[in-house]
Amino acid sequence: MAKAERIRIYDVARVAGVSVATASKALNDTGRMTEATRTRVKQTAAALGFRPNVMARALTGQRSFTIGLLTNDTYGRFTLPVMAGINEALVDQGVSVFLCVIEDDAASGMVHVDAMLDKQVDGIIATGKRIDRRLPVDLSGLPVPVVYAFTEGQADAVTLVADDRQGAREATEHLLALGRRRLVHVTGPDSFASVQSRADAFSALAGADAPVLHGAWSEAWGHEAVAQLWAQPVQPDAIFCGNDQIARGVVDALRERGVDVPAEVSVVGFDNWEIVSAATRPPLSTIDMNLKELGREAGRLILDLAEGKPVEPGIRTLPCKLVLRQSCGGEMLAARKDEVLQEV
Amino acid sequence: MAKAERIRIYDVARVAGVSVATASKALNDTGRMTEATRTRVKQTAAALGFRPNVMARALTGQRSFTIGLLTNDTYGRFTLPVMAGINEALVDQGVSVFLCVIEDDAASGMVHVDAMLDKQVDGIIATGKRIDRRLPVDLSGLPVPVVYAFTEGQADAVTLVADDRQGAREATEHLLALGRRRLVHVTGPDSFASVQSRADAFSALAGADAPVLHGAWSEAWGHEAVAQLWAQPVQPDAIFCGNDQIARGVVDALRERGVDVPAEVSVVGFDNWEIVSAATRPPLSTIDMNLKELGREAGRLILDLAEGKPVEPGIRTLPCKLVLRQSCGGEMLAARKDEVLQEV
DNA sequence: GAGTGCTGAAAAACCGTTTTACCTGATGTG
DNA sequence: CACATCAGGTAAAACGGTTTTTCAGCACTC
Repeated sequence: MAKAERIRIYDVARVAGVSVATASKALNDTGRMTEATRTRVKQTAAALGFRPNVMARALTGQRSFTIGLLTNDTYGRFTLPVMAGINEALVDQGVSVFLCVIEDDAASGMVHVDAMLDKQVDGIIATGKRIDRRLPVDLSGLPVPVVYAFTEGQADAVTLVADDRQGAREATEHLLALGRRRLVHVTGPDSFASVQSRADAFSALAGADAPVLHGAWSEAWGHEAVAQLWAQPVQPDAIFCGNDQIARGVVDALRERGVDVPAEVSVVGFDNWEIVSAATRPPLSTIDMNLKELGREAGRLILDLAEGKPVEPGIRTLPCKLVLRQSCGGEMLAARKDEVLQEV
Repeated sequence: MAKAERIRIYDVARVAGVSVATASKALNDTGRMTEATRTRVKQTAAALGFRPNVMARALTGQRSFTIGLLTNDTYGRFTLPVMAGINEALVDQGVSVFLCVIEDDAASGMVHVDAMLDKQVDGIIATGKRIDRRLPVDLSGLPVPVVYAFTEGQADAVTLVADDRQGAREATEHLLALGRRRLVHVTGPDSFASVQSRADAFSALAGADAPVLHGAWSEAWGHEAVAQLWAQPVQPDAIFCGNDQIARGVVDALRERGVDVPAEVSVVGFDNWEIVSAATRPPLSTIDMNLKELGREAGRLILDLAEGKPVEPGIRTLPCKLVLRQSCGGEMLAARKDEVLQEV
């Protein structure tokens, strides 16, 4: 299985009967030569199973065909799907990804960034646990391009995030389309910009008087929120939650109170973390942030930047999509959503 | 912040007043020279902030200071802690890690392995979702060393796994020490070797007639198992579960039946997946597999192999540890565990 | 005093590509 | 026909290190 000797471009050139320079140009589609020569070289290269030595190629000042992915998301909840997307976008281009999981202190961050720069990465993609929790390391003024995915960077940086507004709108519209009218939004700390965006979008549709409750990103807060809501004289008939963990807490709390989900109350989560959303009883309808697609896009962007193509800075959003399971009821209505919305 | 020009070894040599050859040898602690010269060169290098170009260094046929981590664990449940450990062990050595998340088909696996070999990795660490689910790609006969972490490789390979027997023993002993006598083990499919190891260890302590129930690795199976057990005339007073998801299902099912955990029944999980174990009510006592330490060890091993140091092949196990929360009750007893065991 | 052995350091070769500058015919051109 | 132009291709110089070889100087021997 293991090749005894690696074939160099020198071998290809010799077999094809040309010089190394010609071989190099033929394989990289540069320079001038007969089309016949070019294809002949390419064919011999393929026949010999030639794979260029990436180190040597990188040495000539070109690119290293390597990018770095920096994250502080230790459990990989967000990073791994993003990573999968990046890889998907880059593997055909022969680009590999260094993953660095950093702790929440600037020193360790710098060590890893330096290590990446030593390795001559063509670019760095920064991602994190959740938007707004900035990475504890300054990536401005680096000699390589940077793309922020799911984490905010400097104002003039290239940033990719899920469209929180649109996601919240999808959820709220769906609940309204189901005929629900007493909506509540139970979400995370309002220090997060994404929380504010979602709350805005929710209020715009559900009405300014529809309650928005802030707490921790945990199941416990879901329980707590239900306790608060059911202490009121009038209870909601639909709850849109800031993430799936809160949603699971809410659903569990409702079941314990004997409130039927989805018959009496519809619940929609956010994140589509399958390990949570699929295990909830009933399984959660939730907003999927398309992290893999976000990763793909980040990969494409960093590649463009590395190649020197112009990319205009700024925040670009990717649409979320509503994944229907059973916690909001009326899956059948999904198709009718648009027309129903007309009435609303 | 960004250095305008990168300093090369040439600059160090010029400033230190020696030749590049001498500079190289001084920095790598090779060759012969006055100790004075050596330290002088090292000091100038440090003063100038010299970082050797890894590509150039790798080109001379040495090492690339890069290793590959191959996994098919899309959600990163196991991979990311392992990864963090690997990184921790290697970052001081200037070694970086390529992460490749592969799909469950051999073709995509080969593409990524080839990509790693192209990048001249010094070694590959293979890890997966759960032991026994082999990676869908053949890593034997590769031109670089391979270490399997948490996944089985060939018989003559270097493999690192958590000590399932010892972990199961810890759990079972603790339940016995609490005074429980009607133990049950609810676990995953018996096609997994780790499931068998744990079941063996459990049976050896709890008695051959203590039931072992196999099912899926899901919360749903936990519910189902409780339903089966509580249909019997005599119910268990302690349940040891194969993973935290099953354990959570069990705890939820017991609460719904009005069975008090931990007063009436003690429950212990496996994995210490905090997102599950900490959110369960009451929080799960569970077996932690020390994945980070496992990663550190894997990093050390692959480094030794890459440097040509002899490493004897075979499976080496790392101990698990019991993490006490509230689902088994009697945390106070933990200290007395050993003496109580004397009686058993 | 020529040969020998040893030391510290410089010079040169090499790693496998890409890139630049140059060369050689063939072709158009006034 | 002398000359510029150009297509097709080659030799050589990078790239930034490491490794091998060479070399000058010095002390020691016989």
